[in-house]
Amino acid sequence: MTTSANGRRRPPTIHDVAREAGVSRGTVSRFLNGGHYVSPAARRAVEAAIRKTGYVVNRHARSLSTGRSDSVAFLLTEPQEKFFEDPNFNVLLRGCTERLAQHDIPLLLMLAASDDDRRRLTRYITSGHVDGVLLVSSHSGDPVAAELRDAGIPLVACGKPLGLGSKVSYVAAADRDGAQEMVRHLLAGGRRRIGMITGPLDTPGGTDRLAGYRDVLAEAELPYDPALVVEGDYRRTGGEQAARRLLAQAPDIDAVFVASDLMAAGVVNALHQSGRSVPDDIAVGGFDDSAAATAVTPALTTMRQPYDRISAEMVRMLLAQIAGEDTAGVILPTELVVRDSA
Amino acid sequence: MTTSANGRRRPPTIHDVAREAGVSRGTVSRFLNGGHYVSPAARRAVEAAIRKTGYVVNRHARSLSTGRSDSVAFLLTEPQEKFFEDPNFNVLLRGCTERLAQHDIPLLLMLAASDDDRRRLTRYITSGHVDGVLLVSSHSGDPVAAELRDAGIPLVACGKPLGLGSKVSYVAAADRDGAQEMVRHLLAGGRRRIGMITGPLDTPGGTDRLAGYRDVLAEAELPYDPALVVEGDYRRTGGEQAARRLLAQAPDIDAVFVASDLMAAGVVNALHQSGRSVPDDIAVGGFDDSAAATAVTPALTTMRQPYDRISAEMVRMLLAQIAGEDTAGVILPTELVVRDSA
DNA sequence: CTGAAAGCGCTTACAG
DNA sequence: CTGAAAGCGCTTACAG
Repeated sequence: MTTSANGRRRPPTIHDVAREAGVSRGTVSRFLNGGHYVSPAARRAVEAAIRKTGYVVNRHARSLSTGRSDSVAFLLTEPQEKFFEDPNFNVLLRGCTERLAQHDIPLLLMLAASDDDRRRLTRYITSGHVDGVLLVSSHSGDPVAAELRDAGIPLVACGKPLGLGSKVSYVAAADRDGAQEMVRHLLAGGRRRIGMITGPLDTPGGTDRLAGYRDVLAEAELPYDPALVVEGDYRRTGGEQAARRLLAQAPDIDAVFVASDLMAAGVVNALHQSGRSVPDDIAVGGFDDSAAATAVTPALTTMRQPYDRISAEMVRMLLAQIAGEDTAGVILPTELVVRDSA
Repeated sequence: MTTSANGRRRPPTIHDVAREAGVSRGTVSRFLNGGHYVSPAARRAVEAAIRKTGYVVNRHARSLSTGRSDSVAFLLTEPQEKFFEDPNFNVLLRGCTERLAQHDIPLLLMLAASDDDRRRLTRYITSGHVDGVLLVSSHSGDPVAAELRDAGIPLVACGKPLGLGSKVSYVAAADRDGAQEMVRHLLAGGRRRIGMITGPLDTPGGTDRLAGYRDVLAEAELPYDPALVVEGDYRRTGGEQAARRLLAQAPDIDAVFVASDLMAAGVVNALHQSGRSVPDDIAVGGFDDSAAATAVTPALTTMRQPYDRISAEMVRMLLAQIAGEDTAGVILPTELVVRDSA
C-alpha cells in the first residue's frame, strides 16, 4: 500500500509493480494476462514485486481498456417471487456463485419483479456492464430472454425457454423422462388411480412432466382421465389447494404425482387433513429433491434434479459463449430417490 | 448505438451525447452528476441527446475516474452453509438487492465457505472493488468483520458481531426482548415446565434469546433448570435431535421455546414422533416467522423478525457510511405472531 | 522478449 | 455557466 498525501491508502498499481520489478508496465501487464512474451527472469521479478507490493488488478481500469466487464449477472425474473421461496433457488444460486468464483468472476444478483425493473436491467445489461447472463425465468410470457438474445448478450437459461426453440442456450433436467420414471414407480407400487398436480402449464416443467405422466399411462394402457389432473403453481399453498380440488374431483385416487417437492409438501398436508394416510391410502411422488422433500413427514419419494450439475453446466456454457463459442441446449438426467411417501 | 468497423455495436459515449447536444463533454458529465452548473438550455439539450442516443454511463470509466465502484458486496460467511438453507436468507438477500437497486447499485454476491475463500474475498474487497459490505455471519470466531473494519471498508453486519462491541455497525432484532415476550406468552397459556432449544451459543441470537428465557423464568419465580435447555444449531435436523435430547432429559415439559423456526419445525416433527401432540401436550414457540413457520402443522406461533426493515436499514446505513457518515448499531423490535403451536 | 505510447470513457479542478 | 485538458489504471498493437 502506498500512502498518498491525504493519508488515505492508495492501492498499488501496475506502475508500482513495474518500478519494483525493474521492468515496464507493459511487461507486468503481459505477465498478468497469461505470461506470453515474458522472459523467465522478468516473470520472477514481477512475481516477487507483486508479492511485495500486494498488488491486485484494478478491474475497472482493465474493463475500460478491454471492453469486457469480467462479471456476470444472475437474473431472476419471477413476478410472483415464486422461485425465490423455493429451496431450489438457493442451491442454484449458490452453485453458480461458487463456480464463477473459481474463475474469479463476480456474480451480480438482479431481480426483475416488475416491468420497470426488467426494462432498467435489460438496459443495464445491454450497455456492457456484464459479459453475460444466467437467466432464471420459467414463464413463457417473459420477453427478457428474447430481448437479451437479440441484443447479442451471452445468455444461458435455466430450463428451456418456451417459444424460443433452440435460439437460446439452456440447461434443463429431463423433465419428461423424470416424470415417466416416477409414474412407473408409482405403478410398480401397485397404484392404478394416479392423479397429477402439474406445474404452471406455461412452463416447460409444467407441460413436460405432464407429458411424461401421460406417456406412462398410455404405456400401461390406463385411460387418461382429465379429472385426475390439476394445475398447480409450484408453491406450497398452491399444492394444498390443488390437492383439495383433486380429492373433490377424484376421491378414489391411490397415488398422486406432484410436479415439485414444495407443492408435494402442501399436498401431504392436505391429504393428512382429509384423513388419508401417506403412503398407505395415497402415495405421493414429488419432483426436485429439494430441501422441502425431507422436511415433510413422510419424507418424499421424488425425482432428483441435479442442481449442482445444472449450475456447473450453466456457468461452463456461459463462459464458453463469452469466449465466442456456440452453445446449445443441455438436458441432464434426473434420478429417482425413494423415501417414504411412495 | 453506433456501429463500428467490425460490425459490433459500440454503445454511445458521453462524447456522442455532447456532439448531439452541441455542448462539451464536461457539461454532459456535470449534468449526469447532479446537474449543478448546467444552464436550463444545456440541460434540455443534453436530456434530448441522451434520449436520442440511448446513452448509458460506462461505470468502469466512471469508477476508474472517481475511485468509487458504485457497487456493494453481500458477503455470506457461513462455513456450515447453515444460513443458506434458512428461508430467512432469501428474504434478507432479496430485501437488500431491491433496496440497492433503488439506488442503482448492483449487489455482488460473495460466499466465503473456506478460509481460502475468505482471504481471497477480503483481498478483493479491500482492493476497492466494492464500496462497502453487507455482512452476514453470525459466528464470533469469524475474523472477517474485524479484518474489513481494520481495512476501513464501510461495513454493516446483520446481527451484532460478538466480541467487536460497538466497533462494527450492525442491524439486529431485539433478541432478548423477543425471547422474553415468547416465554411470557407460553406462561400466559398456563405452561410451567418450559424447555428451551437455543441457537449456537457463540452467536448473539444464541445467547440473547437464552438470556430472555431466563429473565422471564426469574420474573415468574420459576427455577432455572439446566436440564431444560439444549443447544441447537439453527438447522432443522439439529432441532429434531435437540428435541429428542430434551425429551430424554425432561419428559415432563409442557412447552418448549425454540430459537428458530427452522429448528422448531424439526422439533414439532420429533414431538409428533414421540407421540406428543402440539400444542395440547407440548406447546412450541418459534423465532423468526420465516417460511418454515407456516410450513409445519400446526403452524408455528413465533416471534417475527422484521427482515424487510432489517435489510432496508442495513442498506441505508451502508450507504450512509459510504457517504462518510458514522453509523452505529440498530436494534429493531420483534413481534409476537400467534398461530396454532402455542 | 521488451518498452514507449495511444487509447478505453469518464470526472473534475482550472481558467475563463 | 462552460470548455479544454489532465488523469484515473489498465491493455495492446507497434516498433525494435
